[in-house]
Amino acid sequence: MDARPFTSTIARLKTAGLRPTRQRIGLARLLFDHGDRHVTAEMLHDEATKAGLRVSLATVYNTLNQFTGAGLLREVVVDTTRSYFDTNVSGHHHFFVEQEATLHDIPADAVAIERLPAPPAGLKVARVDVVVRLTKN
Amino acid sequence: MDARPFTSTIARLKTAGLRPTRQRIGLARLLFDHGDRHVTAEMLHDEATKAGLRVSLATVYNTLNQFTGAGLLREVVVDTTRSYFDTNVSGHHHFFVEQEATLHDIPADAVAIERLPAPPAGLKVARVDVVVRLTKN
DNA sequence: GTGATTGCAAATCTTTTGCACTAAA
DNA sequence: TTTAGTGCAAAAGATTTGCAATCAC
Repeated sequence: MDARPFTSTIARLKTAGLRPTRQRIGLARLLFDHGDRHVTAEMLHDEATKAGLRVSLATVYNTLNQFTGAGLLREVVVDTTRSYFDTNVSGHHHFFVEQEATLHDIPADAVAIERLPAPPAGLKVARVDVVVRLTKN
Repeated sequence: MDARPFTSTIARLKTAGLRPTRQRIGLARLLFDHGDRHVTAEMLHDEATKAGLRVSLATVYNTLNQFTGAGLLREVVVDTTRSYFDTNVSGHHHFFVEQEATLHDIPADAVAIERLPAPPAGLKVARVDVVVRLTKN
């Protein structure tokens, strides 16, 4: 684990057109060096603080939005009260555990969507999101 | 259209355990007497005001939540910035047009979801939501 | 009457923004 | 240097809540 060398994070940011600042590098490492993750701004900010990275919550918000704009993250809409960001940007779906407010990936090939109706004229499908809401029983 | 008689709205509220006040009756008629609808609190409040129903925005929020709790409405999560409520409470899916922030129903039988993975132990599927995000092209 | 409901204003929560300061190139 | 990025505090939106007044039963 933590196989991605420091310089690779910098390269990734540069490629995305983002200046590799201390804060962005630190956040990128937290996000991308530990497998697929789902974070909220608050969660990432707490984690950064605990890891000794000094970064303001505003910068965390800005950074998450910039990373999303650059295609490094994907926003997952499952909860009206909070935004989740997913480090897995390839097509896939989610389990959402309501009581815990936690997200878990469902691989794209684990779900097949058949007979999706064609979109109305003038509109094209940008993305199909499947959210399987789970509750404890 | 507008086939549902006034008393039926009252009966529906009573059945749901909600006292049929002027505000709830008025909002229920706006919601349920005109086919399947998708509304936000702000939209419903504007509509009520235009229809001459005097009701505060806070009461619209409270009423939407109460109706949802009573199973008269379903909340649709498609947008982090706003809550949408759907008068169609049977299983079905949605098109979401990003530029317009509008929702359109997809009948349940128009989509088939195959090979959905089993939920982790101790959890059960409460609901499967499919959101087809559309963009103008 | 009595308890539920409403309206208002204030509070809360998440997210964004303006601007002076700091850091990357 | 020059320009982009950061932090802070304030602002902005959506939604909820406390409480006195009002309404349904």
